[in-house]
Amino acid sequence: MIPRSKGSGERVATLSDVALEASVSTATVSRCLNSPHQVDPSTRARVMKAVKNLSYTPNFGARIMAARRTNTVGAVIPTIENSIFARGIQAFQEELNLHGYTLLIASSSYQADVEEEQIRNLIARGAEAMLLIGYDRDPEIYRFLENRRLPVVLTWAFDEESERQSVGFDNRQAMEELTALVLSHGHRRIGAISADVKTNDRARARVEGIRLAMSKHGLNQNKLHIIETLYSIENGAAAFAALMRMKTPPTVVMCGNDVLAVGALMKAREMGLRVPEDVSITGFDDIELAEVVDPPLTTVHVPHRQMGRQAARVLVYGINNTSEPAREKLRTHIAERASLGPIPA
Amino acid sequence: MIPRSKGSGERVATLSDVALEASVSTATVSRCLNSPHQVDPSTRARVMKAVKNLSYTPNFGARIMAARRTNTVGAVIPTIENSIFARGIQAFQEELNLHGYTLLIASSSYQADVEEEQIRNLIARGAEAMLLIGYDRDPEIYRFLENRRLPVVLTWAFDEESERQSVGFDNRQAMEELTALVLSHGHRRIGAISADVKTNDRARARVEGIRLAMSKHGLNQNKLHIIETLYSIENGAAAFAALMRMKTPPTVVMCGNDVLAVGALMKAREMGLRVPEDVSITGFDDIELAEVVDPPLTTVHVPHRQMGRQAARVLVYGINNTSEPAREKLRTHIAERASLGPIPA
DNA sequence: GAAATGTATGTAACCGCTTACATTTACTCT
DNA sequence: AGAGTAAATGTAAGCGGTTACATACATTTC
Repeated sequence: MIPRSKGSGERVATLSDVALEASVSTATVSRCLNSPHQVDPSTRARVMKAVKNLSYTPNFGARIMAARRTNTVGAVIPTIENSIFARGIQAFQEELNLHGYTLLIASSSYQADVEEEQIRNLIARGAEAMLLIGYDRDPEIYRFLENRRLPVVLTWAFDEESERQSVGFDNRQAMEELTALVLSHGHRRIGAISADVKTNDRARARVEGIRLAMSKHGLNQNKLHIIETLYSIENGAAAFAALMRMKTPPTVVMCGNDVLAVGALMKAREMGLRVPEDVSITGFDDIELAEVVDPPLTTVHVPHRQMGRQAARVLVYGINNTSEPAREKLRTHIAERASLGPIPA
Repeated sequence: MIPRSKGSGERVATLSDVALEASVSTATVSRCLNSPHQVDPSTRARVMKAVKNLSYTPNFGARIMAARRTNTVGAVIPTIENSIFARGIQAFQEELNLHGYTLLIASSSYQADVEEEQIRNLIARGAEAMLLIGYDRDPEIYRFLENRRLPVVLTWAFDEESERQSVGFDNRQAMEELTALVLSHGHRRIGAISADVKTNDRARARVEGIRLAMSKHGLNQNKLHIIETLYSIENGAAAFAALMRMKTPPTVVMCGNDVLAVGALMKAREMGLRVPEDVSITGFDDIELAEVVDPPLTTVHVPHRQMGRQAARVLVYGINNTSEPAREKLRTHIAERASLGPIPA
């Protein structure tokens, strides 16, 4: 025998319990809940009272099965702990709500296998479309998604070469621009702190951007020292310390994102180094933190809200088959603030 | 006719498609997925191949209905945009995963009606237990939750008076302690920036804490000026500016949380006020931000990770009926840093 | 060698809901 | 008054899984 409930042998009210209590059929109850105008006001009142009395809530599982649509969209993001994705996802959510969709979020902790599991999980829960971060993932997953004919939008990156639906920005180009600015300040010895470039396409593109700008300036790549680490303030601090301990330390430390940059900034303060007089520091993302720290960070501003909103639209249209696949490249710009200065005398 | 799929009239693979492809019954496929040891290795291999070929993923809706359990826990938090809840929820999630549960998160934007909707939403999606923030909510919701016999844990607050399951801390007492410290620095004119006290029990308790400390010191409450606003850096900045524009501005501004405090700090910088020489500022929560800003914030340290972990355990035990209702009061302590100093000469 | 036991698989009922279609009821129109 | 139409409600067939129970077959036991 299957136990009917968690606790003390009592069941949770179902549609037919409500129907019984209100002396109507289950169809009428269902209509009350889903298309109230179809049912007589007095009947409706009776039904609603029964719903309330019994603390009835529809079982989504049953609903998914019967109605074949869920008005749900999924998103798998690498982390919720730091706020890199918060603003964009918030905008994504707001736009979805506007169109009557609910967002389900899962996080992958930057692990490919967890991401795959979460994608399946969200689909199993009825997600009709999916937002993912970046391009790098097992082709098997893309095949799976295509087989299920699920609209997908890739965000926080944009790859001209790829055909996939995407609303993002060119990480390489953005970082190249920032690097050009850094070079124009006279810097030649560059330190970089990046996430793992093997598994993270955004991080990889950003590092490529640095290299590209350097080679365009005819600079030797051996002037570039990169430390790879996970995104966190502590790790940023540790990596910064390691860079500054070198025999000839860099005059600027370019960080893969603002979180790392803030860590670097704190460590600089701790080491008694003035920023930017003794060493310059740059970030990427322009999250809230960037403006708040002292000195405020020179960083790449990413139009997070716009990206989130636009991604939502792409998916909603995709679900309803009302548009061609969308590929949209958003523009970033450099937020020039005090943490980047000329090289020390 | 119900459309069978989103796109081009093709369906998504189901259990029986897999069964067909592997020439077994649906029961065997189900067993392969849920209790693999029960099925012959060679059969299993055949089935798994079919699963992969067809990009099959179980339909959670159907699973929920048939199996009556979901291994899912829900959480409704006021916001995901700033990081007040991030660390605690992360720990909550990690602990749940350890026990084989999946977390579903929804956010209410600090709106009571949205919270209610999200609670129903999560339950409809199969949540077997629920984490909520604070105590204040429509008794109707509590009745609903009790009717469904759903284990609930209230967090980020602790009320001795209440019988409800809870893992939290005493907001009032914490703020009282902080205020005592503030007073010991000689401050008498206190400004406060708080969230709406009518709708937010944590905010209310914190303000009560300030008043309590003041009255214990025999201070008149008219020395206290409070501005209520939504939690955000911008709002913190604006409220701070308003306080400092008064004829006799406060010598210390106590903020309802660190986000507001950071806003205050920035505005102070902008206004050319030195912290703490010209004015002191305090926060609450001790999120990452608090240590990062300059000067670092004196604030109330909340054991977020511990709270999250413990809340998860309470729910897991509750689901399995293996424990008595749990009420756990966690201790906070004051993180004394540079933003609080003696009153200006 | 027959009975007892165990293992692998199949059959089919059921979970709670939505909705096409059927039925009933109440009006409107000629 | 009878036919025609519209509105409100009911009936019942699935949706895609899980699992109790039945069955088939292989192995062990005496």
